[in-house]
Amino acid sequence: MPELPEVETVVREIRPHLLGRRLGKIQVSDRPLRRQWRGTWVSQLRGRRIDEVRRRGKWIIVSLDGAYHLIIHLGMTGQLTVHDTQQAMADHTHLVFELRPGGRQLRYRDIRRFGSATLVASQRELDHFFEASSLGPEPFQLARQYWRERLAGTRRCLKAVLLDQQVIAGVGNIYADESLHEARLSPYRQGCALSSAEADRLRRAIATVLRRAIDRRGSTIRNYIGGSGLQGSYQDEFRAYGRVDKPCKRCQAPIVRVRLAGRSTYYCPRCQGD
DNA sequence: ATAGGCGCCTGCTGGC
DNA sequence: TGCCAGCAGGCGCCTA
Repeated sequence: MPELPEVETVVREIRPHLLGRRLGKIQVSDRPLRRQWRGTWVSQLRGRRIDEVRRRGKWIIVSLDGAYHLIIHLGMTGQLTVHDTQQAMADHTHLVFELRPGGRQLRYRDIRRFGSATLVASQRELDHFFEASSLGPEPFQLARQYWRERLAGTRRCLKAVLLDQQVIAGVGNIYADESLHEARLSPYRQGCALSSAEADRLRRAIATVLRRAIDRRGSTIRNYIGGSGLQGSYQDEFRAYGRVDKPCKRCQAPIVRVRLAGRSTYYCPRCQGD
């Protein structure tokens, strides 16, 4: 579900409620998340102070006492929100962290349980976590030369490249399609077939689309909500994603839907070429 | 190297 | 009304 703009929104909205707070009681449901939550770590976390909340790709990192790092991924249906303690507990809530002082709770809810929560106990382990997955660079720090080289070095189609977290971190199915539409490039084009100018255009398009989406607090199709419980509104601005048979907002030709890189892919066959 | 398929889960929609 | 197929913001693993 959540891609970079949604995760960024969650981080921005929960951060002010978390910084400086200490973790009190922690509740863990008996349904495991994707990366098994280890119950023994719960006791290690209690009483620790949150000193940083940040995002890396689609991952949320909550740092405590300058040593412990809680690494959370929202999968498809994950929701990380701050609630007053007395607020009713929604179904599918799997982690609850009491925040002290203040009488609030950080809650992790995930209907499909594709998300994960992992605890590491040092900066070294945190670095290792991301190195092990070879997570690619942040879209807003994408070096022009690196991007040109990664595209030139692959015969895969652009859709697959954009979804590859090792090439660029944070882009998912929605923003891949929206970026390609913005760049006027077909999702079928091979990376190595792009000119330098086209590679640069795509690089700028990705940043443009992600920035617009963050400004709208992300996109809500069905489950996504930000850290304060509000939905995003960028779905109202989609130019390609989900718009089968609707006129392209640039050239009026009907948007088509195809299956590419294993995912539903929406694009305009006229102005994005083929 | 790369494409495609499945599995992990739950819930919703549309067709019959 | 019920049932069943197909779909969903992700990702890891397997095969050819």
